[in-house]
Amino acid sequence: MTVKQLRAFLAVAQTLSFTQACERLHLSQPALSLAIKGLEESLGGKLLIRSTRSVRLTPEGESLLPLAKHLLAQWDNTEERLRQRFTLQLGRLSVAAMPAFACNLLPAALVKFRQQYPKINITVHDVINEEVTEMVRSRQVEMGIAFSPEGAGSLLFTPLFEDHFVAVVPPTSSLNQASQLAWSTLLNHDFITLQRPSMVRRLLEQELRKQHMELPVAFESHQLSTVGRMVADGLGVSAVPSMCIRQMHELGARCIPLTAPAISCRVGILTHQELSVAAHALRTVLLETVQAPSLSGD
Amino acid sequence: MTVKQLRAFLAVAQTLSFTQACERLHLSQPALSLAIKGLEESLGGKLLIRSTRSVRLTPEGESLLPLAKHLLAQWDNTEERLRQRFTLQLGRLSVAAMPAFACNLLPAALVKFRQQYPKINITVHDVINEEVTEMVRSRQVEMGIAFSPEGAGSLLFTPLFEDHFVAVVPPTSSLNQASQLAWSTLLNHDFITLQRPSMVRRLLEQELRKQHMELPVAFESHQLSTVGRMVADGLGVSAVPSMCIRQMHELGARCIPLTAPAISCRVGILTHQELSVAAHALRTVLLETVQAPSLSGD
DNA sequence: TCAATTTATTGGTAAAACTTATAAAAGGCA
DNA sequence: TGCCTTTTATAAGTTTTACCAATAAATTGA
Repeated sequence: MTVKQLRAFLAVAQTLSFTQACERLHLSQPALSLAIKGLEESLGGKLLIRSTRSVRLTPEGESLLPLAKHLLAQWDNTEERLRQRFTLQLGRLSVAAMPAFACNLLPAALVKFRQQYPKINITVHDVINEEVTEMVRSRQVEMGIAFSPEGAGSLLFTPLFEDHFVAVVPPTSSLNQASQLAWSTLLNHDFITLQRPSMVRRLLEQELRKQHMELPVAFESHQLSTVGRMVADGLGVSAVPSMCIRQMHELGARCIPLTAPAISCRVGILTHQELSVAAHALRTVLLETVQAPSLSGD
Repeated sequence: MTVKQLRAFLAVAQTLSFTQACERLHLSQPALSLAIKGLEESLGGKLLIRSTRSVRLTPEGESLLPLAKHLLAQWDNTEERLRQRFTLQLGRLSVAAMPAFACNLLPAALVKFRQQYPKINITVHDVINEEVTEMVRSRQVEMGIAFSPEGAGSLLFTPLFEDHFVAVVPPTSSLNQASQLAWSTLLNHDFITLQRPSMVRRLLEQELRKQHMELPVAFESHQLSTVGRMVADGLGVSAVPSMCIRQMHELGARCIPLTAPAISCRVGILTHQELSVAAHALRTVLLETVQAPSLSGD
């Protein structure tokens, strides 16, 4: 039994005429006769009683009719859904992103993606850096955005941009006047930082230890926005990746480039090797969005 | 997308190896490669990532896998069920029969049928003659057993046998001694008959009226068995089709051939022109069973 | 770098599916 | 009843497809 044969049967059963069914199937009449004959032979009995004047269904044909309808509907549906996935007319995509990226650069990229592919459903998991890697690895999400991992294993890391830390200072602070700051200056003030196991925190401590410096931690929080607000309110200073600058400004804090040393880290896309068409498209959009000059870390 | 292609995909997806899938499909490796390629082209994207060392599914392939499984399972199931219907390994059949036949000759035929085709489910509708015709006409049942209808319309009537009426008399009656009876003799006694609209009743009245005779009705009942028992208990006499002889005997009444006139009627099978394989088989069994000498009306 | 394994490609052949042309059958109508 | 029309079946020929054998290409592991 083939799909063609079943379609032929359905057309004849519904029109009760070979000639009409021919038109519907875009098939010559002999070809249709052969198709029905073949189907009947493959099933082992007559499905249609045909004379030169009338076509009717046998009881067996009658019982096949609803089954055939159902089967072909499902068949077409499956085919169509796959096609839509490939043409990005339909789909679902799960992404994990570290908070700094998720709430600063990701929204703009998603807007652009949504404009191009409005029918693709996206779930964003806003989780800490380590968990991003883990969610990609375990295939809970198809794509992650995180800092460059040391051992990526079988995962693929596509760099998006090189980010560097900037100082976050209260608008009332005297530091506010400088066009750039040295770490040694910044660390003279009470420091507000993210709690462990934040990657931003670990990166900072790791890099500063190399320079024999240490964070004078006064306050800790899990949320970047809390850190920003605390700085804005004069509780102390902080340092964040440059992609958070806009968020810090909005919270009322000021950001100033940090030097000596310039601590930077690569942010990029984590995926498995095989990518769905939708994920591939999002990756393209992310690359375009992030590499546009207006958004690259400044 | 064809069934072959989908089967090819399923085999490769499950074995994750073209070579192994080839064996399962009894197909050469190039043919399988072509099949997968064709499927991918028809759907518009890659389903499998294949290198010389490994085969894995793309996310789209992953999403097709369960759909393909389901679709092919349903496909095979439909195909198999139809085949079983044609080979009488499975099926359902509804039959209507008039009571006189249903409770006398039909059971033996069904026993024989069941022995040959134990998996065919049969529903018997034990209804009055008129309703048999109606149930066949409206396709509530596929086959009916009834008296020969006057205007069969588009229905097909296959004669089974010619039945004739026999007298039913109490075992205590003097009539009991005769080897045969004339209607005129029988009608001298209180008559017990089926209620209208029984066909047996109507046939009797119709035929007797032609001979200017009339039924001296003393008792009426809807059930043949009640009529038999009433006769057996000496309430009166009756006349029934010969196929009921055994039943009458079992109820304690005696049956004696009736002559002058010999009233007879044809009993046969009513169907539409198209017959299911199962109905055809039952018809064959009925013809064999009824025409066997031991059961033909005697 | 080589050997081994696995998929892709190529070329040729056999099968199948399709179309045109023709035949056969059955209802409608005179 | 017999012809005409309509409709399905069959036949013949052609194109297309599907398949296999042989070979190439690629990748991994030693």
